[in-house]
Amino acid sequence: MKSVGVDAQSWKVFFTLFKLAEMGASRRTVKVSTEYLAERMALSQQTASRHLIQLEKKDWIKRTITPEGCLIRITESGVGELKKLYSSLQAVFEAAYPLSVTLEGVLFTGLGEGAYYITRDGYRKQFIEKLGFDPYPGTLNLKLTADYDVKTRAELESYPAIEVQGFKGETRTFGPVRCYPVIINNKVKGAVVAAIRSHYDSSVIEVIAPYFLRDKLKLKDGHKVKIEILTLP
Amino acid sequence: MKSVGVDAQSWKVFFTLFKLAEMGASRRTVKVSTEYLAERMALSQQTASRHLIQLEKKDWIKRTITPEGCLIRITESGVGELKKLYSSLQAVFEAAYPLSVTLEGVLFTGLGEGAYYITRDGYRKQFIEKLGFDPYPGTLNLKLTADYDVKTRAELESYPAIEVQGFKGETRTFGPVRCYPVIINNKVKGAVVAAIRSHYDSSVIEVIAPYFLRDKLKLKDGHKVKIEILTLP
DNA sequence: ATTACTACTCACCGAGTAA
DNA sequence: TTTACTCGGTGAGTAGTAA
Repeated sequence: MKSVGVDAQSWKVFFTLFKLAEMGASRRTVKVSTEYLAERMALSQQTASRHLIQLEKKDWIKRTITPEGCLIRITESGVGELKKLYSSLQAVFEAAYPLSVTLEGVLFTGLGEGAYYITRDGYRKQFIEKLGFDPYPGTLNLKLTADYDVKTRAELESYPAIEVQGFKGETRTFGPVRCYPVIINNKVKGAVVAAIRSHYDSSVIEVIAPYFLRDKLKLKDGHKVKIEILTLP
Repeated sequence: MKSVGVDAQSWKVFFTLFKLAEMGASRRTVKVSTEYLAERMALSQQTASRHLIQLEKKDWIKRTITPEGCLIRITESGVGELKKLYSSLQAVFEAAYPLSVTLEGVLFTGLGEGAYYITRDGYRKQFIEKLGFDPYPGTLNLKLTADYDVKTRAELESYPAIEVQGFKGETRTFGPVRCYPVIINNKVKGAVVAAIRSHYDSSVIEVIAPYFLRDKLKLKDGHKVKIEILTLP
């Protein structure tokens, strides 16, 4: 998920940076006394002063002290920080779909059918091309138990997905598959694969990844697995 | 100046609200454990929990606690708060002009010409109509001393202004005037009036207001006066 | 008038832990 | 597992004041 690069400690001075931007300091040099800034932000003059010092240390503003106040201009990197916040908000308000949704399911052992399907060359080539990885020959089956997770799984159908096309094999045809890039347990990148006509019901999801996830993440049947599904830009 | 309704004290929990929005909580109910939120924000689980409690108290989120975590949905007022921040940033990045600029000048007594001009009916009617107030028959003359202020005054020429049209009097013609709504000393609304061909040089500005400002703000010659010029939407 | 240092206070954060 | 309490330490904000 795209994220603002401000850490927990910087929130306060970041807010000051934002206030300076409101005063136009991102496009021009503005004259602001610490007293005036303090009044604007409902802070003490001393705190305003300290914030300016910290902003300068972070190289988010350029400051020139004059007898009548400070001449302040937000630097490029300062503007960059504000832009990060802006584009995150833009995504929140303007995007057609959420940037990501999270699901949780319980690991179980399937019938091994998943491995058969994803190793078909007609699929595999498309996985490599469209997902950017060669999947380990096997799927991680997750059972969705909570209402919330099943409902979220259902919503997924209406989000855009990476479409893997069906193809004709020697003896039968293989249907199209929808894929969603995911992050498994906040660590490993992979994808949820959902056959348009799944052999499981909608309370099950199948996850693929370039690794044998049971080893990589030390997973066993019955473990809870959290996946973050990244919807597409 | 347009401003975000979040003060410095609420900024921290507000930032948590923003993070929840990034997770999609502004458009749908999301399941988030305090542990997970804490990890996402580089905070402790306890702090995340407290922030959620505070957000709920402010009625910015609706929260349902379940054994597997919290079901969280940002309320309308919560979304409203985020939107305020969003539109402020939009103004910062997308607007052609700064929302406001501030100037500082030293009060001096002029020749009284200002009063003569602004009391001409041809001007006065337009002030009432376009500025929304009937100006006190006199102007406040401010001398701009610092380089910064003179430079800012010059930039003003290129910003959009309220145009007061010239007219023909009985014996002479009166030229067009550009007006900028201002806030004087952070308290009183008024306007800067600038004749297209001013009788003063560009290091002087003339301010009008519905009141006798020298009384209203207890001003005397030599006092510094701060004005915030609001550029137009 | 400014900015910003030194104390001091207090609120916030996080560890431990209960439910 | 969860959430969220108490409590103690720390860092952020303010007052006083120097430069």
